[in-house]
Amino acid sequence: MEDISVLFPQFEPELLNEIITHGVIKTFPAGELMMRTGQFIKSTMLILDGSVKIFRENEDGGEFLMYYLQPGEACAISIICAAKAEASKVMAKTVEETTVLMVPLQLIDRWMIEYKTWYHFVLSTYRNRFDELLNLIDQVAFRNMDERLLFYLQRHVKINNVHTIALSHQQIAEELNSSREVISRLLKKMEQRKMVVLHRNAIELL
Amino acid sequence: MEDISVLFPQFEPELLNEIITHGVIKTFPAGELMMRTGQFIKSTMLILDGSVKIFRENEDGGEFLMYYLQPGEACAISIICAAKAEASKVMAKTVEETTVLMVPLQLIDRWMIEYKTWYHFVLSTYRNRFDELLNLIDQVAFRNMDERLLFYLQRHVKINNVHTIALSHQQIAEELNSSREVISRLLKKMEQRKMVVLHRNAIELL
DNA sequence: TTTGTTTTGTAACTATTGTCACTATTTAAT
DNA sequence: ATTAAATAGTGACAATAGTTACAAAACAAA
Repeated sequence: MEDISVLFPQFEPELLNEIITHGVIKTFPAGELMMRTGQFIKSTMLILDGSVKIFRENEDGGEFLMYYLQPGEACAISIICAAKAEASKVMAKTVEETTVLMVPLQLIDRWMIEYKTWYHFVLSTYRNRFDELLNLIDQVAFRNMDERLLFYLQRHVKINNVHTIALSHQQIAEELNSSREVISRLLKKMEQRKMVVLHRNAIELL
Repeated sequence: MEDISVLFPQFEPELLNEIITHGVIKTFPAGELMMRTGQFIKSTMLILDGSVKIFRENEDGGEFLMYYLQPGEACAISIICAAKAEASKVMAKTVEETTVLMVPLQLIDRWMIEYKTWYHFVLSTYRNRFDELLNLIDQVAFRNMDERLLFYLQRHVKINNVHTIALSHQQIAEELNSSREVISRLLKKMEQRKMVVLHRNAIELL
């Protein structure tokens, strides 16, 4: 439990106590669907360990990436939907084994009033996700696939703190809402320009 | 002033009093830039009359449409940025002559705690704008230009409550981040399919 | 009316992305 | 070891969108 105060150092002790008392810790295996489109949300989640992918599904089941949630972050969508008891418009899936703290929705509201640090945390969660969506809109509206791919790879190495991306071309294509052949083609071009080295299920970013 | 209670019927009388006491009413002429990228925001705006276009500017000055703000709505971006004293990432411009109520940022925070109706109003503002961004992402990520154009025209007639769209092809192209020729081409096809009737500076949606 | 400006139409071409078809590799399973 | 499945490479072609270039029409102002 002491890791909660490390992950959320900004929370005052009383709030941490409430979180420990009322929050339910749950661990999901890798690749588990945590939230699906149309599902009603009864609680929000604070990520304690692992990471969660937030995406929209297209007609063919492709998982168009929106953003990742990391430890110390909360799901803005679930806060928004929970507050209104509304259906989710996106899907959430664990990338690796992920531990979350589930907070029932009625507490979200009460804490907003009682704890200034919670209030600021929720607002900054909104702001950060809003920013991510703005960046995503920039990408899909203004950038070509080669730029989007490079951006995607760079973000992946940054977030996962690796220099080799362990994904197939197919997976990348789905997250960018493109097709496998296109991604293979662009990656080959990047390899010729010495930007990456390609292996099976692995891309080294130089 | 009595129109404020009509536009915001959900606010309790004490809040309406505060708004009338501390809010500053300001009227902008049509086409005025109210907020630019990188600008720091010191207050938020409630729209009383008219309408405001929220957009991102591309390299060539094209105004890529994000959404419109209508009377009774507030600018989520300005609330978010104001709360953090951060720079705006989008631009706002009046579509027609527009009257807004400016609320200094320190009141936004205080009212969140003191007035439940304000708290719910701000949260629902976040939620609605989040939804708009999700829809926009769907459009640019999954839809071709012909579908986006149709959607754009339909939204325009709905929001403005007209059946004729008084815009040039050039303006539409900029808002969809496309080019004039492409829009002309697609509109001609729509005309051949009896979906629209084209005039100079006017498109009738059937 | 004449002139100039704005708006629209359109053909031809290019660039980008998506699709199809097939092959080659690599890895996993029996 | 042989077979099957997953992954990757690639050429040919189609579809969509962006660009260039120019003409025609509509409108405004002198």
